[in-house]
Amino acid sequence: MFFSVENAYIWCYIVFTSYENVYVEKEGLKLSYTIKDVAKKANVSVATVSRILNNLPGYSEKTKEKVLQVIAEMGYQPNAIARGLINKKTKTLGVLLPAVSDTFASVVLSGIEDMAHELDYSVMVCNTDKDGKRTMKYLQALREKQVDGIVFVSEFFKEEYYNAIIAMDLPVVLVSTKSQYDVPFIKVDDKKAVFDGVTYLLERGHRSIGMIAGTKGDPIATLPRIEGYKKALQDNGISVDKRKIAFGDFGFESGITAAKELLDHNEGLTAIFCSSDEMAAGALSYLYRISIRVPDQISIIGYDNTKVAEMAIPPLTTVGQPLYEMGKNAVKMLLDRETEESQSVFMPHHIVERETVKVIEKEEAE
Amino acid sequence: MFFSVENAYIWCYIVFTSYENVYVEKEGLKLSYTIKDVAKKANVSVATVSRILNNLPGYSEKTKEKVLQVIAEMGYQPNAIARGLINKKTKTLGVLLPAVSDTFASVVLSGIEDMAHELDYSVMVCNTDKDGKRTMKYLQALREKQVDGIVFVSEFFKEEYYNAIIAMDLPVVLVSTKSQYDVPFIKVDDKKAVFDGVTYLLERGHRSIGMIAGTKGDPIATLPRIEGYKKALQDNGISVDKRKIAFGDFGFESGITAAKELLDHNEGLTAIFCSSDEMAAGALSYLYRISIRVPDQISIIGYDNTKVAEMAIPPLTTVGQPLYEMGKNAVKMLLDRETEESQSVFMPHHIVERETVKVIEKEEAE
DNA sequence: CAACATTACGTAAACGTTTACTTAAAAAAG
DNA sequence: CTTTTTTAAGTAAACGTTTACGTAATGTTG
Repeated sequence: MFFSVENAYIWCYIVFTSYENVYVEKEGLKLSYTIKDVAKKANVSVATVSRILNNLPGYSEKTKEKVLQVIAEMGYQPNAIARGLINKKTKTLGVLLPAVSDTFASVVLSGIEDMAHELDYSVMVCNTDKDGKRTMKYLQALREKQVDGIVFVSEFFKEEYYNAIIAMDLPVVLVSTKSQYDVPFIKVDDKKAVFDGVTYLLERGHRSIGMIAGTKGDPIATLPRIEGYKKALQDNGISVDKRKIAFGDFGFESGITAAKELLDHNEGLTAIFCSSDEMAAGALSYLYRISIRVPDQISIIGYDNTKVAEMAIPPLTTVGQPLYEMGKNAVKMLLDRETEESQSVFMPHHIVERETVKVIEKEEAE
Repeated sequence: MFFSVENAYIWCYIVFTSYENVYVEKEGLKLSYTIKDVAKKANVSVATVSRILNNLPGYSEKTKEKVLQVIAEMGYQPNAIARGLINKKTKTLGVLLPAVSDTFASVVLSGIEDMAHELDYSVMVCNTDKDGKRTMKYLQALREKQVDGIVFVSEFFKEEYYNAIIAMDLPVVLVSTKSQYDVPFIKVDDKKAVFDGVTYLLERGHRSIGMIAGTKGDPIATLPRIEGYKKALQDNGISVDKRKIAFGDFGFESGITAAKELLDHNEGLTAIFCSSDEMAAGALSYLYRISIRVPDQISIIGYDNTKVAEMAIPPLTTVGQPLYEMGKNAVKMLLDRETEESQSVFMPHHIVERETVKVIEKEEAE
């Protein structure tokens, strides 16, 4: 078989258009384009495209426009993985927190998330509630995934964790917890906060005040708070009675149990300070069940100022922590290069007055 | 200056040991090793190390042991970013949900998170609450970060989102929402669920039942539920009265407002069906404020069975959704290659009886 | 207009893996 | 003891970017 020159030309042409068609078809199907595709289609080098994308100098306005147009046409999106590989920044943060589903942690998380996205970071959540083993596993996953920083919420910061994080050479900030190591934290001054809370009660005439504390022995969220409680009493010349302190685990159920314990072992309690809103809700629930009216017969004050305080019946007076802001600030701190060395911060607490504290008249108190 | 051969030898030796020292020092300092470092130290090629790491065949037991030992010594951890670049899997999922800080979403998230980590995936959370713009921004970020799948929780799934996700060719599953498009979802049968809920009320003698529905016009979480409410009434020969339906936004505050509205516009209501536990809590709160006793004077039933139902006073009877399981199953579905085409699932709901529904005696009802 | 500075690019190496292909050695088969 | 098969490795390309370096072309200066 023979082709004339014209035929050959035509044949070539056909192949060419056919190739074009394949290309066009592929465009329709192709899952995601690379910078190379863009470069080719715009007749420039990948370097130029990259420069335009990162607006570095080195191209004319004309080429910029053209490239941008091609990008828009193709719907090209850069691959953050490739980017991360080369410049060793993934623009993502790891968050370790106990029980995402509890109100406290989820408000903090929400603050973290908001600030992170504001600064163009993503956040990976790791729910550590179960056990320490899991935390270590998470830490490892976060390391492998090359997160740029870690915020560690509200759990006890074990030596093991510290070592792991040091080993991965990552910035970390603690929220609502702290540690013996030199790791920046952001939290409320617990001792002062409960001091203020029980002082608030004392100022309103209460003299027999119980406390539902957190997990027994917890050096972060229990011991300092008990100190605050004791100090407030002592400053007012009231002796501390061990039986007036019950322990819970910050959860609702434990609030019920602890309230019962307190009431069973003490006569004439007029107020209870609870180390979390959830436990306060538990106390409220127990008191409702045994028909003790709040605040008429007993006053209750909570801690945290989460939504459960708002929703409680009656609405719960509580010592508020700025949880959302703590989350926000935590990522700000984390990302602030300046802050690389420490600079922990105590956030202000404040009492939010609702309807569970009654002021006791002098006579009534006698 | 001249060196004898011996001198030269000695000099070389010194350099050599010195180099060794530098190397050792660097080991102490070095932030993270690569597979190359491991290979070099173990006297094998990177390929071998890689094979061992991924336990592919192609090495002797001896070398395996040696390499593993070197890895342990150096504390080497693979870089998931590099890994992700080449095999196009990041082992991370994106989760889009409204308001992480609300109980509903956070329980779902908790389920997602648990299952994801069980299957060695990480999850990136994106809090979409504010507006649609934000959702699109997240979608883009997730794409750039090359997540392997997306779970979309509880929000209306706009066409825009659908297109974006199709364009990125990612598996997606909807939780507690669905869409006109062919996207697999996992949710409760809302119509049936509230049908059962108000039927439960009817069976207990209630005849004048109000409803606090969700956001007006919401085709997912409001309209079908209203239908369920209507059907239950109609099946019992009770006519539907528009004034007995109030709308909220699923939040606590709106429950207060809606309850007030209902009570103001209706006489003799004996029960209210609420489209979320939070709104039920709002209703409870309002009723408490105006001294209407629950369930003696009015019965309340909620929806979701979140922790707020447990903590309510009195403990809230509610139509429970298996939120945690829904989260878990969502990621299972997402990761199941089989499921690639659809296969949506309706999860079972069930009524959890607590203390806010009273059974009305015949006489009393008249 | 020569000398130089600047601009607008392109080339290619690097980031840390995986994996197809190759090769030498060992084991099995004849 | 060959020949063939299997095993245990190594080499190098690829993934999609960024960026140091090089080089023409253009602009500026004297």
